[in-house]
Amino acid sequence: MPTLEQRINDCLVPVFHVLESGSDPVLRPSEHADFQVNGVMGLAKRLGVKPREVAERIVNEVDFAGLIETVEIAGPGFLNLTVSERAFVEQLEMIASDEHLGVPNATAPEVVVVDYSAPNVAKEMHVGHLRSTVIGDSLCRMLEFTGNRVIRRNHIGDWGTPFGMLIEHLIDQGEDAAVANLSMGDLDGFYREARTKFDADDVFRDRSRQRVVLLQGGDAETLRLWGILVQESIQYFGAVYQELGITLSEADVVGESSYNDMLDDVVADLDAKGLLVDSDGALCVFPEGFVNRDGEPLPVIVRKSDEGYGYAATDLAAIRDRVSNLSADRLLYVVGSPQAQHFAMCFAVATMAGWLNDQVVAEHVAFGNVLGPDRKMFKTREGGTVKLKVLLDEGSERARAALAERASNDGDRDHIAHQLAMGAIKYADLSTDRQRDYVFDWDRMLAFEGDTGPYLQYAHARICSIFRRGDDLPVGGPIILGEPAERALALQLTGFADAVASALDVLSPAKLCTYLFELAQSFTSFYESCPVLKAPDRTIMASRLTLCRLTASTLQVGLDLLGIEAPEQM
RNA sequence: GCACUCGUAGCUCAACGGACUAGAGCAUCUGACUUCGGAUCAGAGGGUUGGGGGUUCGAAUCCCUCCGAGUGCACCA
Repeated sequence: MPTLEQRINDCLVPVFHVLESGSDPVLRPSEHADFQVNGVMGLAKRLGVKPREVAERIVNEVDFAGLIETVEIAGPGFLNLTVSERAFVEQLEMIASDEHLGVPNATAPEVVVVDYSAPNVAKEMHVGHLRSTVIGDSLCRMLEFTGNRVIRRNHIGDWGTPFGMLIEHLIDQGEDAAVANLSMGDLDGFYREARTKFDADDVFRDRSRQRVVLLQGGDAETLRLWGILVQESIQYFGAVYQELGITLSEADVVGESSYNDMLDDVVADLDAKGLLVDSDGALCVFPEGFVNRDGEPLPVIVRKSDEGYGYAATDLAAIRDRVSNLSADRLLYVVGSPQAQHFAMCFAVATMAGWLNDQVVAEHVAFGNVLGPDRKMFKTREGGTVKLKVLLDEGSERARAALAERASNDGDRDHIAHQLAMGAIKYADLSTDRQRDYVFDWDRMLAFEGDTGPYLQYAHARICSIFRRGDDLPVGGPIILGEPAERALALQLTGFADAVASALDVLSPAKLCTYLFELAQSFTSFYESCPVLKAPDRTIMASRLTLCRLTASTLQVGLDLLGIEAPEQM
């Protein structure tokens, strides 16, 4: 189903193309009207004609098929368009009858592999994993909602030298005791103890090193012990995902170790393509355009001089696997911006190898840091990392306290507090542009005022309460947009599909956040000035109820795309 | 040193090369119906968009340069 904006654009395009083939009307939402056309000036310049003349010609020739009420030429050559009531009503009826609320499926659906979250085995999930997890999950939801096939990949850190000491520590503790420890979620404690012994105890250090050799050599007993660590950690991650409402499941966990068997093939493939260079014993690829401090070419080290493999090899194997075995059209990596160069280089190598090309693309969906109140990396008062679990629990606790202040003795308060807290945390994260750092501030995100998750949830809950309060409510009937606030709400409601599209276009849920906030604002304005249950007559009441219902659905679906729940009461 | 990201109101953030007043939210101030849930709404003040050049009919946006912050730059991930 085309959006209103698309339909209007479709009316303009033929006229623009008569004047210059391929030209774009540059139709945009406007402060001066419902939409404005910005493309006239550029076109006029290229044609060497006065903008106003071009504007007049377009106005005379365009057929808006009843979508547009008035067209005005303004300023140097803008066209200000006012949408007709009939067009709004038609569009709203289409949206209301569509379970996707008018959001069209992608014209060319893709297989998209989204790599996100990626915590480390035997390490606590901390605030540093929050953004990847929350942003990645929202992107998955939006991609699926628009008809793409999404394959989630949780690339957990389950391999490498630290596992020598972790396994030895597991042996020292005894399996049962260790499992009991780990299942309580005290992953950091376990890791710290192992580390302390490793640093202090020579014998333990030697054992750890030998254990790494056994692990890499595929020793069955060592692998069994390793598997315990991995399994316990995955269980724990799952619990955190559940609390936070993340759609990752155990089936999506494909850790670093999963690629071990493919690493030799990666080397062989790159070698066959003549890309490998021996540099001080390491097998490297030197993609163009990357230099080190001294201006010398910078390598991607595929195999280390000790014949071991590093993370670059794993990431290359993952690209190759996702392209050839998963038939991906698109690879997304929701990973912090410090990894930008690493991914740029891996993608460059993968392109040299022919794994990536015009049809199969990889993108690093980079994001900034979560900062503390001091504008530095968010840490605990003691300077340690902030455990995600602790953070989530604190949020629920704070939300519960805030709810208690507002009385209402709901038995469901704990549940609602949890929904509010998760919504607040996620919205605060998602509503800031990915690339920027953002300051984690409980008071702001849970203030329940302004541009926050709870404000959107509140708007939704208020609408639900209208339907709870009224009895014998009229259903159906024509939509009437008599009041300016009704019209403004209608305009906003018709923009949902465009908002989803633009969020996906730049892979930034923040765009959808902005849209939903504006929708909530349009709704509350409408709600103040247009009585629903006390409407002048049943016809207007029915029309307003339809607007309410559609707003509630849009908020609910929109929030769901952000991974945020929309409770009916709060 | 080189590369990437960022710099917009007191604070947190928008703005897809477009318009007469660069928008919101928080905070501040002023109002509003003894409320279809006030966790609200209406309004006010608050800005040489880090500085300086340039391209353009038009620049927060593009280019150059300088300043500031963060990050990365060979066998850790």
